[in-house]
Amino acid sequence: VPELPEVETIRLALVPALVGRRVASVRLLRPDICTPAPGAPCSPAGLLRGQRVRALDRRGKQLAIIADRGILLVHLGMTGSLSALGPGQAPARPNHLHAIWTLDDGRRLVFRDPRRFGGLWPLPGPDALAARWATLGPDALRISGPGLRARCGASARPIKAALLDQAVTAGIGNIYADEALFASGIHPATPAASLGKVDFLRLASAIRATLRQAIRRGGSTIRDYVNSAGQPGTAQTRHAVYGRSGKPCLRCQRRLAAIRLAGRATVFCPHCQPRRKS
DNA sequence: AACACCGCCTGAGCGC
DNA sequence: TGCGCTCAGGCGGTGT
Repeated sequence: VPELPEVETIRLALVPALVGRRVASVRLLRPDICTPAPGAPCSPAGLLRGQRVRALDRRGKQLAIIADRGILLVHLGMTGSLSALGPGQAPARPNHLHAIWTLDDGRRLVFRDPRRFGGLWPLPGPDALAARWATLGPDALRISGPGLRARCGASARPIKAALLDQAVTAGIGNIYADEALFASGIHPATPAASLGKVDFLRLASAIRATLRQAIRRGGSTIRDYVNSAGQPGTAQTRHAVYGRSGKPCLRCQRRLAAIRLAGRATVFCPHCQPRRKS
């Protein structure tokens, strides 16, 4: 469930704990969650041991821990979390811990992921990171109407499928796709190519506003997402459609409908997001 | 080439 | 109370 707002919330919280610190030691408890790259294997060195953290960067849902001589790319997948623990502080949940970094100030960074859809990708440096991120579309926090249109405006796919495609724009998952489509009054099954310039402007602006607002609320806690300090977010209390199938639309009070689209549960308001011709 | 679909994986929630 | 089933979905791989 961590989408862009949850990953950005984690990034913002980890910056003060990690940047400037040196990684004293690393334990990789489940080697299979780590995917080695040439020049940066899943060795302690590849996992940043002995290196000083310089910055935390993000593109879409991917988080990059940038150190002196290497970069560690982190995907949280469905259930991943990354938490900073004080010296001697025990993790809130001790199971499914896959990697633990001990920093030079005694604090620890813990990667936990019950379902293991997430993982770690050690990279040798900025060029390798740029190459990976070149496969992603623009970050959804900064997507523009023309930018979105350029990347999917000729496609026959349902607009929701396009929004979930990280090569179109990076960072949107099932929750915020439904929320942004509701906010812009667009039926999720609308073929992307049948949307006009103005629709794309409205949609891109709804995406940015929806994501920004969720970041302000610390992200959405749906199942077990917590930020890096172990705190849940509150954005889920503001969802207009996600998880509200059959409940009244917050705008028109009619029943919200549920369909399956691109293999995902999809909730929308048939009245506020009418299907259009052509 | 573009797009649909499967399978990975665990825990929550449900019906009986 | 407990069991077994379904569902949740990001993403890489495979099929059409």
